[in-house]
Amino acid sequence: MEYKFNEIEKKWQEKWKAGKAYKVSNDSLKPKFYVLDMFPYPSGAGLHVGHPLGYIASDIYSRYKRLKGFNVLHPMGFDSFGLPAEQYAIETGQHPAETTKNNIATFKAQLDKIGFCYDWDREVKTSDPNYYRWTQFIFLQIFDSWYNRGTNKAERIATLTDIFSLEGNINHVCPGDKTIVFTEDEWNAFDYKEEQEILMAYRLTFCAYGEVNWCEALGTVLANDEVVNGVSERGGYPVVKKKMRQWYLRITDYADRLLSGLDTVDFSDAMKEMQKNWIGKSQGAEMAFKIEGSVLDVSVYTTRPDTIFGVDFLVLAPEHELVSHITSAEQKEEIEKYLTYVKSRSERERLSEVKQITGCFTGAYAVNPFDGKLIPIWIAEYVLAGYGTGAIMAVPCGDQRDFGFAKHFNIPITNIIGDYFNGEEANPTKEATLQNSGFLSGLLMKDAIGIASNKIEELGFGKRQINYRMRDAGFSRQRYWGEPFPIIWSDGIAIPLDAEELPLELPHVDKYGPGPAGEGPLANIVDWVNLSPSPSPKEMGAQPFGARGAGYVYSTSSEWNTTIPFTKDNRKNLTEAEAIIWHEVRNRKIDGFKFRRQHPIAGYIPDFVCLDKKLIIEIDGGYHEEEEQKKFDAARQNWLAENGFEMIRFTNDEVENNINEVVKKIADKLKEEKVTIESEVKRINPEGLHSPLPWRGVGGEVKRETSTMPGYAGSSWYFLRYMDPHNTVEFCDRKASDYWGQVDIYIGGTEHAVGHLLYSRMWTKILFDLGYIGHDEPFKKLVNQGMIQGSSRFMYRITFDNMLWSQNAIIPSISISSGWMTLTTQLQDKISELLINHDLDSSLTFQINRSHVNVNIVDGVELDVNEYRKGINRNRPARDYFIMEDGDIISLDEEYKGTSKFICEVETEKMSKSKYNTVNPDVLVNKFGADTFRMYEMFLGPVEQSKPWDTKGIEGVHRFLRKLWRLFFDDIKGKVWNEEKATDAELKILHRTIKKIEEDTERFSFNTAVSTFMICVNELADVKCHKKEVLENVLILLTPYAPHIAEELWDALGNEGSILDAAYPKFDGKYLIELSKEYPISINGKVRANINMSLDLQQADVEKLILQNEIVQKWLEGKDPKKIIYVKNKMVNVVV
RNA sequence: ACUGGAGUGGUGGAAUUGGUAGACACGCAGGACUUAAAAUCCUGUUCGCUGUAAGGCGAGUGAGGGUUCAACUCCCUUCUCCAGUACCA
Repeated sequence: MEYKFNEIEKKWQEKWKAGKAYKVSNDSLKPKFYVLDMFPYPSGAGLHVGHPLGYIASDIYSRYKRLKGFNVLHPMGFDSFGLPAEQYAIETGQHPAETTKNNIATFKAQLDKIGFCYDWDREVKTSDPNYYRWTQFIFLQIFDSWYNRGTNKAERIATLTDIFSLEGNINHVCPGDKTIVFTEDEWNAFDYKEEQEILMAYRLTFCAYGEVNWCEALGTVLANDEVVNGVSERGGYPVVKKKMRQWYLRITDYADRLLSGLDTVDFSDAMKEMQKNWIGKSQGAEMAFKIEGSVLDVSVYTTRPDTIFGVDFLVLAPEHELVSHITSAEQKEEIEKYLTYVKSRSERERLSEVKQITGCFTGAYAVNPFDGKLIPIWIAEYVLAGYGTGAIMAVPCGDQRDFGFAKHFNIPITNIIGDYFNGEEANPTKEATLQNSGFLSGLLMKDAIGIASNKIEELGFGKRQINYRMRDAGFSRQRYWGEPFPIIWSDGIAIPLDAEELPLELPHVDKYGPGPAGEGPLANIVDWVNLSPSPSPKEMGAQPFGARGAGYVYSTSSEWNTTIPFTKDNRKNLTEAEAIIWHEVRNRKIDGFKFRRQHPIAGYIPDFVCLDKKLIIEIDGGYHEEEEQKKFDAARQNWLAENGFEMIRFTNDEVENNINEVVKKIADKLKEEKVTIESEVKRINPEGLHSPLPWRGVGGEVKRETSTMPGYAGSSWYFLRYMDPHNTVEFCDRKASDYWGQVDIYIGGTEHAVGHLLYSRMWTKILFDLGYIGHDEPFKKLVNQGMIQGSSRFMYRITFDNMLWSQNAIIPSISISSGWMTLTTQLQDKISELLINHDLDSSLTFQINRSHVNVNIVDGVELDVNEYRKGINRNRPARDYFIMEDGDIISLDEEYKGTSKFICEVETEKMSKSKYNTVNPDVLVNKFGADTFRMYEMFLGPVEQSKPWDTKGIEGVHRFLRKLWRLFFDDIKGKVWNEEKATDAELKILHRTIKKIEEDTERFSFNTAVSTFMICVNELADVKCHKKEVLENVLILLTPYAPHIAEELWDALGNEGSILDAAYPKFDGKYLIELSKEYPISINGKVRANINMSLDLQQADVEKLILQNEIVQKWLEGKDPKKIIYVKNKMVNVVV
């Protein structure tokens, strides 16, 4: 019986599928385990061998955990929004949804062939409206949140407005604009628009102006990847920086928690380090320098206030807003020129090309607040607007970049550190004693930092400041293929859609090109963007209600219209009765219960409400007497009752004349235990509200937001959706997220080390703060897989003819890269014949170029010439020849049957279609089987390590599986396995394997696990062990790695049930006990002999034994050893 | 430039905690079986010097230095390559 892997794998894949072997339940008595892969972007190129590396590792671990008795969640999905699909659409007109669908189908088919244990019922696709509906929903929740520094968590905007109406923003500095300061009275006097603008500066997702790469010629914003050397990748048009309105995620508010959270997770130190540096927390001081002859001052941030007396100049970022105000008339032209230059430079260029020092003097001077010294103000590209205050104080003796700048522009350098500064380069030490430093002179720098900071604060020049290198995350893209924002704009105010209106689906467009003024493609769909101008509430036929006629409410939210922001007006204009009640219930006066005034609840706006108790207080005015109004009130009351709210009413008369009775009634009501469906409502929203985002608007022109969300939006929470993928009322049921909790193992590439990981950690923290989930770190443990690089193959060709050269048939005359070569002498005669039509100079030097060859037609380094011939276009005029390694010349016109070789050059590069170095896993699976492929990918090396792909070694793994097969079945004899009793020697092999495989699997050392399997099978074959007792345990160990062959042989051994659920073998140490060991004996650290000694020997016995040994005697040369070091179970070292 | 990672035979890699450097494979060389091929099996394979041989001696983990009885492993200096650097995902 032969090992027919194709049949076996097909058979079991079908059986497992039919039997739903990988179905995962949210309801199990087993302990849970969540293994997650970073889901792929389904590119058009399909899967290459680099993709499955991490997937195989996670699949092995999942299957292993399942055998160990866990309920394992191991899902897969697709990050299917993104730029490539859109670019493809621009080129071909094919709808991204269409190409994405096809690509996903290809990916899934490829993944299935490798035999992964995904529960496909849980598949998620970020571009699926049923998925992005919830991405939009979460966006809305973040939009409705602000970061409370007091409680250190995200809270609803409603809590912020409550605070503002009570105390203004005195205790809550505006994160978006520190200059915004107002009292409660001022707040209450703001109109709706002013109020919304302030709230925007507090929201966790907010709109602001930011710089983008703008390409005028293409009329569009470009990704950094699409910009190469300051011009667009497509077309080569100039690209400049341009300010545009953008959405941002206020991730800086979470900087501290993102830092401290790292202590609670199991990421590699490298990963934590990278995140820490990305966040870049630094402590320093911000201080103001007055500008000479001006009322303006410039604020700088420094981590080294101790060097204040060494400041020789200030440098502003070229984008700094002061630049235009302070530039002197003489310098204006110069500065303008410099600004134009900087505009064309990318941030990376600005930072990395430090050797090239650029800058420009503004003509203005600042005053050092301590000694009154005049300091020239420069601008330079190495200072970035986004960090700190966008201005630095330059201390050339302590900072190398400042030093270079000073030298380059001949700015005199003040030395404040004496001998520590040699005049040749800056010295950033903190150990020097300060000189020339006023009140700081004589102090050690590290001590002076605090003292200087104190002084700065004391004298009012500035204050201590913590800064982060991390910036708020840009959250909008001027693109089509992403989640549309559930936002409409009305008179400059962003109004969120209602949760029930989600998903806001992507409309179809005819063209994927940019919209007007650099907006995204969605801006081209006029009908979609423009919503009907908002009529007045009365025109809309809204039903008025409330004590005064001023209020209108618009029924629900399925149409694109808005209502007047009347809650605000009502809050400002209290009736007398309302004022009396508010006086009694505000500030938690009644038994500590919090009441809100005019707090909208899903379109209804009660006079007062206590959300904790769901108690509404209404004051009836004369308006309610009307018939129409009565009907409306009834409807309102029904809705509220259904949602667990209770309402008590008082008349104006009661309130004004008998307030004590009224208060008592309210207090009594609050004491009652209510039977409500509260728990369920709470789950949707911890505040007990159905929707905290009521419909509001201010009339005027109403338009949709036309940008879309970035790629990371959908991927910031997908791990939660897998837990409850079909839920239509919530993004994830709280029971499900409580059950699965954190991802136990997250596997993916380091390329996501900062971006994706920080964003998803932030989203998790927000959702935790808002009460949607019970954990605030998404990933318990992170494993980073290395990147599989492509191993490219090259050949050389003469530019004027299709003459292809084997690697060593050429000798580079100058150098290959410069594109010239010279013929070897033995080739000259032959070649000159072929080149007879070309004018050659006597040196026989040719221009050549190097081109990629498809790795799939190269065996190692040897090109399959006949395969290559098939791909050549036969109709072109050039003649085709191969110059082989040994100098033979072969025409490509006919099939080659000779033995000369054509050798390609090898170089490791990124794996990519354009480099012809991709290898399709399908080909390998077809040729060797999925089990071989899986084990080979693991055998290549440690998962964490990057390594070039080389297909050659796969046969060794395949041989191993066949060898394993032969332990059970012989090609000729058939069945060879038996049920005999295993010997101790055989059990020793088995248990040693169990121990090693378990350890290796636990620590993700899959490459050594594969070699352990090889050793095991080699040894079993050596002792001719064909015993079921031993073999079936080996099969279970092998199941995670090679599930198909394991299941087939398990079945052949006559076992009941699937091996997927077999019990993992228990390791028993008693088979491995050894009594003695071959000790290596080294003399002065070099191994010279081996002596077999009992393991329980003591130092003295060992010394005696050793000294008797003749080799040791020989090396001692009669002398006594200085020292004998005996490490039990390891080695012995004799020091002579 | 900054941040992080890596560098060990002809190749991928092993050496888990400072304790026999090169496990396990690929490749290569030689051999067995075969009419032949495939498949399979056996032997050898870090490099240099030396020896008919068994063996012996020396060097050796990017380079240079250090700590230690002992260093691929720890420390310092340095070189090269890979990844990320905020609109690729």
